[in-house]
This record gives sequence, C-alpha cells and structure tokens, in this order.
Amino acid sequence: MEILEAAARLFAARGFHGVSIEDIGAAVGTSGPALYRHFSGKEALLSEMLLDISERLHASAAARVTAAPDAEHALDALLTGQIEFALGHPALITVHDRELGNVPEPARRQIRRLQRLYVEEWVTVLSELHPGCPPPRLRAATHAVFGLLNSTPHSAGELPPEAMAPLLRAMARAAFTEAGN
Amino acid sequence: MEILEAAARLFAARGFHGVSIEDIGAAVGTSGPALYRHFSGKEALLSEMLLDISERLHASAAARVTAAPDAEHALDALLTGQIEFALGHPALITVHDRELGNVPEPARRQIRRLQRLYVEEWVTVLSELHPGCPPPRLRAATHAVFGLLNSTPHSAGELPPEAMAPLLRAMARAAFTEAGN
DNA sequence: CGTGGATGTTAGTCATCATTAACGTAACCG
DNA sequence: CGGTTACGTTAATGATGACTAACATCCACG
Repeated sequence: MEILEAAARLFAARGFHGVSIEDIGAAVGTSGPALYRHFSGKEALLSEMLLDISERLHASAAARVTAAPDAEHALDALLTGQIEFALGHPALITVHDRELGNVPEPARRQIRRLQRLYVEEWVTVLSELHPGCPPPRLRAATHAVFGLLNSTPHSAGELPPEAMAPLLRAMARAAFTEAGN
Repeated sequence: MEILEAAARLFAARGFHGVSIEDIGAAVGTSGPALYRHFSGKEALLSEMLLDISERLHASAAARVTAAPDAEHALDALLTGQIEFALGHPALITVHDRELGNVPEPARRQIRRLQRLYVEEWVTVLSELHPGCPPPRLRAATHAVFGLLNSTPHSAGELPPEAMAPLLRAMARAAFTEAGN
C-alpha cells in the first residue's frame, strides 16, 4: 500500500508522535481524514505496518532456511535476505526496531511473536554451525548482527549499495564466526 | 543532572514527542512547569542532552587515542569506551542515535560536528591498521560496528554484562578485521 | 437511468500539550 | 529584620492534532 510506504518514511524521519495524520495524507496526495477510509486510526496504521514487516521477514527467513541444503548455505541465505531488506527498505527497518512501543496491545504481542520466531530461525541455524555454543550467546550475537546490518540508514551515502552489501555480509559472517568460540 | 537522566529514559522508551513535560516533571518528583527553572524549553533540554553525550563520547575517544602507544591499543581503547558507554547508559545511546532530527538548528550542527569528529577518531586509527583501505569503506564499517555495539538495548537480558562486553568486543574486532580486506 | 458503495472534502469537537502568568516560600546575606 | 535569589505551585492561554460529521463524487451494476 502506498499509504504505508509514505507513513513509514515519515515515521522513520520524525517518529510516530512527530507525524500527524494530516502529514501522511499530504504525502499521498489526499488530505488528512481521508485515511480513515483505509485505517481505523493512527495506531492501527502503525500496527498493520509493523505486522506486515514482521511477517515478511519471518516468512522469507523460513522459506530460505528450508530451501537451503545445509546450515552454511542457510546462514548465507538469511544474510542475503536481511541485507536486501535493510538496503531496499531502510525506512521500514528503522520503524521496525523503534516503534514497537507505540503499538497497542492486541497487535503488540503478535509482532513480538513474529520477531522472536525470526530470531529463532537464525539461532537454529547458528546452533547447527556452532554446536556447544549456548543459545543465549547466539541470540545476543544475532541481535548484535542485526544492529550491524541495520546500520544502513545511518551510513547512508558512504558507499553505494553494490559495495555496501558485500561489506556488510563479510563483517556479519566474521562477527558470527568469532561469536561461535 | 537528574532531570536529564530521567528525560533520557523516557525519550528512549516513548520518543521525544511521546513524552510530555509533565511526564518528565513527574519522573523527578516535581510537577511540570518547574522544569522551566532549569531549561528554557523541551527542545533545549533535548539539545543539551545530545550535546552532552556527543561531547563525552568524543572527549573520551580523543583522550584514549592519544594515550595509546599504538593503533592496535588505540582501537582496543575505543572499543572499551564505546562498550562501557553502551552497556552503562543504554538510554543515552538510544536517544543519541534516534532523536537528532528533533534538535533545533543552532545545536544540531554542533552535535553533528562532534559525531563526525568521533567517527573520524575511529577512522584515523583504522586507517593506520589497514592502510590502503579507502576511508569511505572504513567509515561505513565504523557505522556498522556502532550498530553492532549499540544493539545492547535490544538484547537486554540475553546475557549478563560481564559476558556481553567481551562478546561485543570480539565480534567488533572480527568485523573490523574482515572490513580491512 | 439510478442507486449503492467506495472514497474524498471541509468544518467541527475535544484532548493534550508546551509555554507563560501570578503567586508562595525558604534560605541566605546585608 | 528587609530583600533578593532560587525554586515550586496552580491556573490560564493558544496550538496542534486525532477523530467524527455532514456533505459531495464517481463508478459499477441492476
């Protein structure tokens, strides 16, 4: 949806409470209250947005892992997916890890669940690659690598995406390898 | 200042616009407008907060680098400083890389300047360690490692700080080494 | 044709704030 | 003591903003 794209850009730039319904309307060429024909309210819009992102990330990860022949390739595929997403949709990534606190309770739990499942895809693969490494350590390492990969919005423009993607991948792999010891 | 600490916690949790002056007052035991005896306004409070953080980070980095005998130790010292800060003041870290957009223009430029200087401390050290590696690549790698180190607020509770600190350090070093190729 | 549903528009309404005013109080200093 | 300074308090005040109402339009389908 075009509305969600525009809202994501605005939320990423100024934060959920820093953006008005009128702002979002203006960004899609309509004015303000027209959005209530599509969303029941501002919080519902945010809920739908985060739910959509979480679902896409988790579904893509699950598909990639089951399609991979072994853990080594699975990790590569996970990295590819996350890097593509981070480079292709920086606003969505930004909102995804900043605005969960503003989602009201029914949806909040669901989003957390999907995020947890996403992390567990990574941890499962890593466990196979580094048996004997305690899962909490792998979980912490996974979060750290997410932070590394999602740094993209901050370093915008330092490198072209064609150079950024392999750099991020190499750094992430090295970091994981080191974390496995 | 106790006010800045409380405000940082609130801003980190709900975002600048999600926190009212009254909220901050309540968090320090006074009520609302009393804060105007200490700050000229909400934006000024944020400005002072980010300026203070940027100054501390930059000053600490500069001191550590000049005290180090060589680039190898300098990088270690930089990592130590950033990890201590990230683990010790997660709210400050969070606000520092989320809320720059809400700082009004006089202070904004100054904060950006300090942040740039901070990054350049890292890039200078890394350049010495990896001569021949183009600075934009080192800058991008530095931002990526900041993302890795600052992931702490997300993985809160996965590992105790005594385990988290060496893990982050090892991952960051490995990532930098890989980026240097 | 015409009628209903989807989608917009503009003008309220009602809260929530940031900020200021007007007014204490208590310590400190001459 | 008299008065200034530092710091709080509780009422305005004035914007801004989410959401609703009342009122078009337009298009599909009978």
